[in-house]
Amino acid sequence: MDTSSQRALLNELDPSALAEKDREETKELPELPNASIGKVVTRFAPNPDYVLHLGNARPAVLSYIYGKEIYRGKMILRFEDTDPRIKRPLPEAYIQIKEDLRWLGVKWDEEYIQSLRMEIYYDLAKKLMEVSGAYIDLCSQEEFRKYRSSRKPCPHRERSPEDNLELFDKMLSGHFGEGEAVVRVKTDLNDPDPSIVDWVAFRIIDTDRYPHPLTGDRYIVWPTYNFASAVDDKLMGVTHILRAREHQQNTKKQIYLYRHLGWRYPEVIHFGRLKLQGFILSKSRIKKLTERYPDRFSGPNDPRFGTLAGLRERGILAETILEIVRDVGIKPTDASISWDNIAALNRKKLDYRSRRLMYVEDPVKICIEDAPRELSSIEARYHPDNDKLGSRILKLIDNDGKLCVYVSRSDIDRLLGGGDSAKVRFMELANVEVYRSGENGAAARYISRDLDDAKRMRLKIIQWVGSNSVNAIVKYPVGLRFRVSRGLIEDSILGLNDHVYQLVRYGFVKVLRKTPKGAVLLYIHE
RNA sequence: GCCGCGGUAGUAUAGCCCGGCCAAGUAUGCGGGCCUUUCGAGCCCGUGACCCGGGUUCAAAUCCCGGCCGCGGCACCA
Repeated sequence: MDTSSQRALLNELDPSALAEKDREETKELPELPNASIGKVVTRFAPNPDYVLHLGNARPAVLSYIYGKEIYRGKMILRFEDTDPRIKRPLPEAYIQIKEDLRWLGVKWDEEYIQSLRMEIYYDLAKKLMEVSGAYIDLCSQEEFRKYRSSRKPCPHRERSPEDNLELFDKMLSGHFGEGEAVVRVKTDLNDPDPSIVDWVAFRIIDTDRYPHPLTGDRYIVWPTYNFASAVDDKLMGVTHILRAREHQQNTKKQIYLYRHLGWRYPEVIHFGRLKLQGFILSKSRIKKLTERYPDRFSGPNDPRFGTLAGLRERGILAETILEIVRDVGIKPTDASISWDNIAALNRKKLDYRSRRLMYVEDPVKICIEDAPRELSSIEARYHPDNDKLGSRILKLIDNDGKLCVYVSRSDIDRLLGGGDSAKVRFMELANVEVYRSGENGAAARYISRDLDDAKRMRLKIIQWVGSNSVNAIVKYPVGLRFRVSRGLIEDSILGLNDHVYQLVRYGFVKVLRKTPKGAVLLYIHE
């Protein structure tokens, strides 16, 4: 039986079964497992080795939304800085990360720095050895790998707790050098994933050579990510861990640790990566570029980078980023957001609060014959719908009694095309007929003022500037370069203090710099 | 190579756990219309997708098997 005949039959038997169901309007994030209001604790645990990028916003924002907004519990910020050697923490990053989070609107209740909690980790390491959950391994890396690949225990594995504790004290007191001893957590030697087997919980780092920015050379035995993170999640009462998929194996490792200590592992959600098409998110690539070309990039906050600071410089609102993260949700698949999409969301938020200004790229002067004198100065609102944004006076150029304006060369070219004349409306000013005049030039004849006339004639409407205009440069990011557009903009931009404007028929821009003679602007998006 | 996760329109996402309300919803993009101070916004209409092949079933996007593709991990990094 096909679907339609089934429906027909069902309609006879039980018509109510076919009734329409209401669909939900807004997209909501799914519920968390084992979660109840007021009882959820989430955390965001960045490594302060660099600034945050859009991808990091996913765990940060989701942890905040779930922890605070949805379940009204607690959110913890924890700096995971236990590797002074390879992922060396950057002192500025501790501050910058908090700034980025505040900008996003992410609020946290508690804040921790792991490098300041070393004694806690040492105590737990001892406790773990006491219950035979860990041992000191004196093998070289190659030796250990051999035992692991043949699924055999390394000779140090069955040492007594007392001997392990003694060796651990030796580690702490500096008896061993880098690579000579590690603490390993016991796991199933036959775990199908060999990378999990007896993973390293502590290793020695020579902090004379690699001092930690916060604790200098005070500690030489450092917990690995899996140890410190796992222990802290328990100690800080974290109930739900929201993190990226690259941590899936880590979760398996950490569960072994929890088992040894008789702890219950928190609920975990692994989601995919969040990329932004056309933007560099990689910390290492950004680092390399800014170090190599210090005069081409303003730093990690350059608007051409996908860092949170860069997107902020580019004119992307925090609300837009929140919306994207919320929309992308907690699926385990990677998400690659297009710039069009981010721009569309951002534009909607910017639209109502942005003043409109006219900007004329590559200006051509056009004088209007027979223009009535009252056109020499007109008033125009800054926004078609939002009257709160006020209005300004636009003045025409008086050229020996003739009133003239500047319009974009490309508009004139497009308008005239192959012909000699065409009708057009200069926005807010008048309807005119433009015709070729002189070499490469154009002039216009006045037709009427009324917008309704323009509509009747189905005229195109183009922007223009008059005598009260100043120079403008618009920098337009294209990949890692800037395209530069030069032209004239209304001089009211100099007196206003807005950060963002919509240039009519051009796009949204952000003010970078103003001088008495003009402005430098950054193109945000259409 | 080994271990793990996933594949819904151009992009992102809902539905998959608990098969039938799904001839698949939403956002953005694209096409058209209305409105308008704009090639912006708003409103309306339209366009466009269940990776492939088998199986189970009256019925599969949903369950099972195989293939293909993508991603992650395989660190004394986080």
